[in-house]
Amino acid sequence: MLERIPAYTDAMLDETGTLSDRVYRHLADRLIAGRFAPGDKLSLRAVSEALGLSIMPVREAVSRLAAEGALEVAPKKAVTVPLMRAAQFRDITQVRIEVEGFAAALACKAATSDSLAGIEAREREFRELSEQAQADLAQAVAANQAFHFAVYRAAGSAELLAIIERLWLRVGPIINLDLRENPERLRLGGAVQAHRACLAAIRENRPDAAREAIASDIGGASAFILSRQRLLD
Amino acid sequence: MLERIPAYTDAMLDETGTLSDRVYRHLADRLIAGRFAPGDKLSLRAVSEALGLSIMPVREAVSRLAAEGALEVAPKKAVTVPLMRAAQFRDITQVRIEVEGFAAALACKAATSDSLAGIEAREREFRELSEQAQADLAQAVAANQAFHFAVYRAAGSAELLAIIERLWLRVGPIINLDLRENPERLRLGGAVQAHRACLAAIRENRPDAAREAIASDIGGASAFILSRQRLLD
DNA sequence: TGCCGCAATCTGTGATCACAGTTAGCTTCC
DNA sequence: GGAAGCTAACTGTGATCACAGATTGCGGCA
Repeated sequence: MLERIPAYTDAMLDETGTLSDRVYRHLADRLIAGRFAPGDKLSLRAVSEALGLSIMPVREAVSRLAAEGALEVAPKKAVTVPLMRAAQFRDITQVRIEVEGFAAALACKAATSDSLAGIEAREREFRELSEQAQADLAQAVAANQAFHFAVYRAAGSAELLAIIERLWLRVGPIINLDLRENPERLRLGGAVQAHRACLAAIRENRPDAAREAIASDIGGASAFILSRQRLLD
Repeated sequence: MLERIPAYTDAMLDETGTLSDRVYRHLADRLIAGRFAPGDKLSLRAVSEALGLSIMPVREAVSRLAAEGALEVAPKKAVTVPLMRAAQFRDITQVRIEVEGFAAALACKAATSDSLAGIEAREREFRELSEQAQADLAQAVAANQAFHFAVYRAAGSAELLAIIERLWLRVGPIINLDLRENPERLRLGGAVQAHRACLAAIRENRPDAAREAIASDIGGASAFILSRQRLLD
């Protein structure tokens, strides 16, 4: 049974590409934004009905997401959002620190004035959101994502960006689950500080500092999530 | 029209998992091993007929490979093995150096006596093959791949391994095309030397040296390929 | 009242058909 | 002899149907 039907009831905004592509982007966006929780079950038929299509495009989209590890599909069983073990989360965190840190370092050299302005704007938005007394968590998650991807896009490497998107597809559900249950963490300001340091490093063209700032951002959030013991093992 | 039908005529060895999974592994293995050249066209129907199945499992497999960038599928046009521009190849090379270098560094700390023995065996096999007067190129490519993945597997990170496999899926066709047309490069021994240095670094637990060795191996091969100007742009 | 087992309903998988857009080869005309 | 245009065969896309295994909840038994 589809446990989160409401997530599907809104229409797909995107209207370009094949139906499969649209369903893929629809589901991928929701995964990255943390609209699904680990363990959630989907059904091809339920999704296709909610979207007003046959199950074919949904099958292809789910198949792609499964290939990327963003969904799990066991033969004859319901498609699920993967649960993650603590060891796996530590593994993915170490990879994120290396890869996203590298992207931040690249961004120092490759950033244009345009992309720098974009990074600055995203930094400000996230900072202002987390300074609010009653912060909108969903908005904060989106703003955090926007800042990180502004940096990674500034690195100018399509390959790197694709790898990072795949990583976020996997951690999206966990990060969001954490933030939803621990809103106070936003107010501690670890992320704000790391973002500020990253921005400064890019401005001043100090690749090692940028790498370090992203590493501390990712490491801090991961340590917090692991300390909460909500993961398996 | 299927241009390389012979590639499909042999049966699929693997008999576990769904048909889609088997077709996926079948095609992925062939891509990594360089059995396809950039620009090759496939047809869902031709592949499915050669494999004795309906087109459904092939569709899903191709769809997954397309999601990983290993195949390109434009609506209503034949599926193709992607052509790569020089800029794109440079980009992917820089990412490979960072990611595969990181894996080699990790392997220093994580290698067990078993995995080290495996790496040594693969190093020897590749060295002996490239010392032969009339080396079998296909075998040399396979041996090179075996050495690299022995190292990466020793790093003990499933996440990293998945990312690297995806990268090889993309560069497989290009690397092999290069080696097929320039057999003399094998005899120059750049790869053999890099492999030896990498093995020594892992033995002596020197992560930076291991990273450096892999970087020089990848960088050397890429520089050679780029100098040959067989890529677009 | 609690547990076991069966049956209805769910799941993804695979095959087949219809369709529209693309490609390529052949014919025809210059 | 060569080029332009048309047609026939090919392409992936999407829908629908059949099937076998998994799940779940209801009913009966202890």
